[in-house]
Amino acid sequence: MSITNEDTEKPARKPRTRDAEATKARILEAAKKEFSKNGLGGARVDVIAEKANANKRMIYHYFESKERLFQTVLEDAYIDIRTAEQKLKLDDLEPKAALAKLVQFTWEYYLKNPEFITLVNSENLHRAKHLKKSEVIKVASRKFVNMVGDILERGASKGVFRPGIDPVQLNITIAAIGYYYLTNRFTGSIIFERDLMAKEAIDERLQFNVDTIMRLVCA
Amino acid sequence: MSITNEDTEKPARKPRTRDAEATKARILEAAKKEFSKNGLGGARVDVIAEKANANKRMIYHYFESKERLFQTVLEDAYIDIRTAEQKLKLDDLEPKAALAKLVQFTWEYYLKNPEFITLVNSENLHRAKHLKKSEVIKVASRKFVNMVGDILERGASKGVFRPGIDPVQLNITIAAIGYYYLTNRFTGSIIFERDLMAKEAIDERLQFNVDTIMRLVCA
DNA sequence: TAAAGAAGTAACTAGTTAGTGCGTTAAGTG
DNA sequence: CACTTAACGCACTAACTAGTTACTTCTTTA
Repeated sequence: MSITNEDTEKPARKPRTRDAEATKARILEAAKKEFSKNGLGGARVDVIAEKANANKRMIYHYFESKERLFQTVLEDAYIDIRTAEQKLKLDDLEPKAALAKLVQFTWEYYLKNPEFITLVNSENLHRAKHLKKSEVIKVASRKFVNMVGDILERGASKGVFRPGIDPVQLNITIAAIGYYYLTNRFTGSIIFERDLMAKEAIDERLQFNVDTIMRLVCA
Repeated sequence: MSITNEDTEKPARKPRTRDAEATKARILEAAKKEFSKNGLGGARVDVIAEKANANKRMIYHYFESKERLFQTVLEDAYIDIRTAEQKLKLDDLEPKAALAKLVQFTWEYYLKNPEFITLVNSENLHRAKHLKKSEVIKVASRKFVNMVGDILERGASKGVFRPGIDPVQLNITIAAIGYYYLTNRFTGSIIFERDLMAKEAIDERLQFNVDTIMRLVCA
């Protein structure tokens, strides 16, 4: 009998090839889920460690504290959506088509990434104290607002959009009509006595939202 | 020397006239603040007791558990806004004026009662498990949706509104454009590099929202 | 005024929770 | 193959937290 365990017995033993990047990534993914499910205050570090199939000690080794881990998760989430928006290449489209595409993208991004919404909610509960520290996000956001501003200007000079629309107000509105529907889907389904997450309901809402934005901007 | 303490010494001693209703009310008020500030998970029962100037035991005496206390706070919040909406007497107004007034009311209610938004967010984080149990809220909400439905019908038959607008979609949109702006005011102020809570910004947003809804419904 | 019930309090418990100290083991380097 | 570095893991702690036990004090009413 050798000292090292035989293959068949003790299935819990894992030789675990060492990979810092992979472990970090697993922790971040698990943290995103746990934070979005329970908020910063409600999330449990032990649960994150378990979900990530990592030791809790590793979390503190790589991320220093629960709050710093949250900050990293949040930054990653913002960078992800801003990157995806840039990839839309809205500048290549006609103004109306560009805006419609943006509304649709925003809606579908929220649908596919429900953690994003909950993370942002949690961050606002804490008065954006973590986001304040992040410079990368400010730069990425500036680009995004300018992009929508350009679309509005192009549309206005072509005569298809009303002139003088504030890109910030428009951006907020585009986000709002999707975000609110989804973040409040649980209370909403009760208040309105309708399953807001049924396939048809979701499709209907997207159509309604595109329509809302078009009526808002068109001349 | 009498056994009971003299007036001037021992200032911490409070005879505290007994008043169950007043104590309950103080606990509810303190709980609303604490829950809205920190969420259900982040709120501390000891803090609520202290803020309410009550003993923690009283919380469990009157409200059974932290969760039941949260449920009561949430119910009260919903009943408050639904009651206020009914008092608007929108049926007495012209359709356009009625809708504009509703948009304005919703905005101002959220502004004056920031706890409402945070409580609803917290409840959605918990998948509306507390709201599900409340029958009063369902009844009050039904009334509200019907009210908006009536306004839309009156407007359509007068020819000022487009026909066929879904009152639920409209309700959600009216709430969304105010709610999102305010719940995300902290991250929003960073992302958009603008103080979203400045007096002018708030006035501007209300105008934008009234405009958005008018363009959406008008024929 | 005595008895009963309700309001109120302090101190405690049992279970969690973020964060650490310290030892172990794998992998890269000379 | 030694040796060093970094990944990894166990077991602990100090502080906290929802909920409770057992008690005192006030108020009402028969």
